[in-house]
Amino acid sequence: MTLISIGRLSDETGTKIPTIRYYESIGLLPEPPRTASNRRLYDPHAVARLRFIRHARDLGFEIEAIRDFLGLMDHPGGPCHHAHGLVRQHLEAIDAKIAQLQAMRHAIERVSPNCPYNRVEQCPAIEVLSDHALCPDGCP
Amino acid sequence: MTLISIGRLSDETGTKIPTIRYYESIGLLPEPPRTASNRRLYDPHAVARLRFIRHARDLGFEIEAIRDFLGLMDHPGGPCHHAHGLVRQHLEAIDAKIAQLQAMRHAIERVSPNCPYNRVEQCPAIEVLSDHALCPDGCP
DNA sequence: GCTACAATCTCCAGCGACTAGAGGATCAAG
DNA sequence: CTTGATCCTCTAGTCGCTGGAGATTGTAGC
Repeated sequence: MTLISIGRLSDETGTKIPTIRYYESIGLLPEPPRTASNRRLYDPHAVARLRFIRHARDLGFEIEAIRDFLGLMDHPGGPCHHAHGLVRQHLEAIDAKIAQLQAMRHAIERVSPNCPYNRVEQCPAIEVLSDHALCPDGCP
Repeated sequence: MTLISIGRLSDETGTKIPTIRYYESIGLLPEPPRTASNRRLYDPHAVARLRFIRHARDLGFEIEAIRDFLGLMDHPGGPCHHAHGLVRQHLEAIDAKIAQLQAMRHAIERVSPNCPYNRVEQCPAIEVLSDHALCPDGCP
């Protein structure tokens, strides 16, 4: 069982050191054992857990959702309906975000990249932002 | 020239009142005139400016970018190269976000919506989050 | 006029998810 | 034995809002 320092954990998971300590402070990562000189020591299980957290964060899950996942994983005999619900909800949220971004893209795309004018008053880049009719979805 | 209250401005633009005051505090909206009893009064120009701000925020522009846009619009005779640069940069950022979300979606999609198991230990929803090989792009 | 109640004012504190810095202790290498 | 990297705790800052406390004002009904 190889124990590693916080710096090593940081390198291996691509997580900044303060972020690791932050996850510990909010209870996502358990308090690790320490050396005689008070330095944190992490085992492979902690590495996996942090990697899971980072992966889920990269996928856009919120901390509280991840806390739920970790809670489920800490009770491996239990039912997993809740996990499915979380994932499904998140998929829907992702689809909504993608749709919104694509609408955005189309709205912004209308801006001619080669503006024939050179003055702000006639600039389509400013216009597309000002023109209410070009809103992707119904804005107030 | 119809002057409206902050509540009215809030309703017309779909912006919460504290948000309007926040925009004023950071200098995005100018300090409006007040009634004798110190209440803010907004003219149609302020409504348009706030709508512009909200629209740009909905499109994902950061406050500082919006400040730039507004600065450009306040000098309507000047050149607009900068506005184009901002919009182009933003388009690139949107494309990157869309790509990332789609990668996410594919990763999460692998989770079977009808899990044949009913226990967390065999649940593919948990697995897809744990399995490092399913990462959308090279994670550490 | 009086009483409710809604709207507004200022100021301050908090959210999420980190990130950065100060100031001090400890480790590993030369 | 010194140097520099790494670690510790603690505090405060980031962004873009959001909400509450407590005081004042505007409006409507009686």
